[in-house]
Amino acid sequence: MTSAPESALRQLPAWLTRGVADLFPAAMGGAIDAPSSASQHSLAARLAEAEAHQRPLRIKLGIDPTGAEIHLGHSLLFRKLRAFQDAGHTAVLIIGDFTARIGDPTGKSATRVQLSAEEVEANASTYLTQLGQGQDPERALLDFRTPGRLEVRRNSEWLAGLDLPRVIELLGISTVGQMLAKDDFAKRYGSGAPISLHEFLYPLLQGYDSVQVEADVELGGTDQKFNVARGRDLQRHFGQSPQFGLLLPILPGLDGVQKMSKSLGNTVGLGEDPLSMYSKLEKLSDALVDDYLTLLTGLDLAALPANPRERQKTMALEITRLRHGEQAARQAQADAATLVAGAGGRGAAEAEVPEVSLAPVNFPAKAFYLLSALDLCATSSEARRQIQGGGVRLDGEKVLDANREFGSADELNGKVLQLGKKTFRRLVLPG
RNA sequence: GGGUCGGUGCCCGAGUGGUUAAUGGGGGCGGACUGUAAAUCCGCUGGCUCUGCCUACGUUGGUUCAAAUCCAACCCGGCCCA
Repeated sequence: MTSAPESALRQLPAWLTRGVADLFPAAMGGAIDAPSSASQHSLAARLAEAEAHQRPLRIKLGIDPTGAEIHLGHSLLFRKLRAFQDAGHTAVLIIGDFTARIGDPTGKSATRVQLSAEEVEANASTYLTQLGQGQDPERALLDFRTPGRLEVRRNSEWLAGLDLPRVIELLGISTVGQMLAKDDFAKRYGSGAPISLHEFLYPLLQGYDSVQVEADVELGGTDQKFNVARGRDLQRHFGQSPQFGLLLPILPGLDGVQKMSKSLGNTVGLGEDPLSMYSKLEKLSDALVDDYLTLLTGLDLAALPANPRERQKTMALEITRLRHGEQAARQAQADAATLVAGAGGRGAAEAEVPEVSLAPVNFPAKAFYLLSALDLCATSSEARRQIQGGGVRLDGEKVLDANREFGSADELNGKVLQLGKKTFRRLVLPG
């Protein structure tokens, strides 16, 4: 006798189950002889039915454009969505341009600030760019090209015009008790932190998205279980066959403790250059390496070297490769090795270090001013501290005098400025 | 709406008229060490092309030689009551 979830997973293809944290509702194992009801309860059955009727499933993934860019923590969801696309299903990407302005209370200990429509729109367009429009289709996170494989919808399309009777209908589907059972709300309520009423609306609106796009499956992080379940409630209320929830783990950030999130500064952004992407990943905590491999690559873990350092490098290389291509990833790995090996960054002279123009610097320039003018340090005070703490090098030589003066750009042209262990910039003349 | 308690630097949290950029912890950054990291130890942690000058303790105004500390109004939040 195996448990229901296990038998459910067994009938599903490996591309679908890899890295999945939760699938609900769990299948009813024995119901296969009654397909129409089985497809209500078993994703395997619904997949089979879809194949039999040549009707692709509609896989919903909602993303709120609240941040400036997509990072690896988002990309595992897109990888799964892409896997569905590649299996012939339809990805329904919902840009939460309306919900972004409410702010998902999930995981928040405080009410989120509301964004303006302009900010949201700018973020959304960055997201779409990063997901692969206009990029090498081989490396794009989503398939934008094959007809029928992608729908991009904005939820303002149906949410902006909701009338009050409909809003009240939605509110009637859930109870205060249900809402307060949700972890984030429970914590906040328990600790006396404020909860705004509009936050209760968020899970309902997300669920209403599922109704609007008639989702068969909703992808999300494990923290989305409540919201995805609300989608099921709403779909049932509106006479639809409820979606399945396919939940993936929350990717821990580089700090190894908290979830990957821009505001915690523990992210690897998809927009990052190969060297910085590789060098961040290369030093990921050993305990997380296998999670990253499972969630962010397609590699077979059993076939990888057991040595933890080798695994780290393999993981960093593969993730960088998926984003930037084979050659750039190899180069990044080589450069990272050179920079570290070259005692205090002396190797930087040969490595491919990102260049930065000296254009923003007014000469004569003191060392601390140089760092802040080039945006390596946020403030000139911080730049002074970094220098005084011994964290700044120029072509491998420690710079210890914050007031050291450089007369002209020519004096610095071609040299490598290093901040800490991992930030390198080759200085070049403007133009 | 009424009562009450409270709003301090990235976060938590001391401080209740005067050597103050404001104790402490967390986090972050830098350094040493190591297989990168973690752990550990050390340093830094408001801003400014900085031997000095600015701006800071919810907001605004007031008292005072002097305010994060006293007063007033306002804004925001918790709790209790309605």
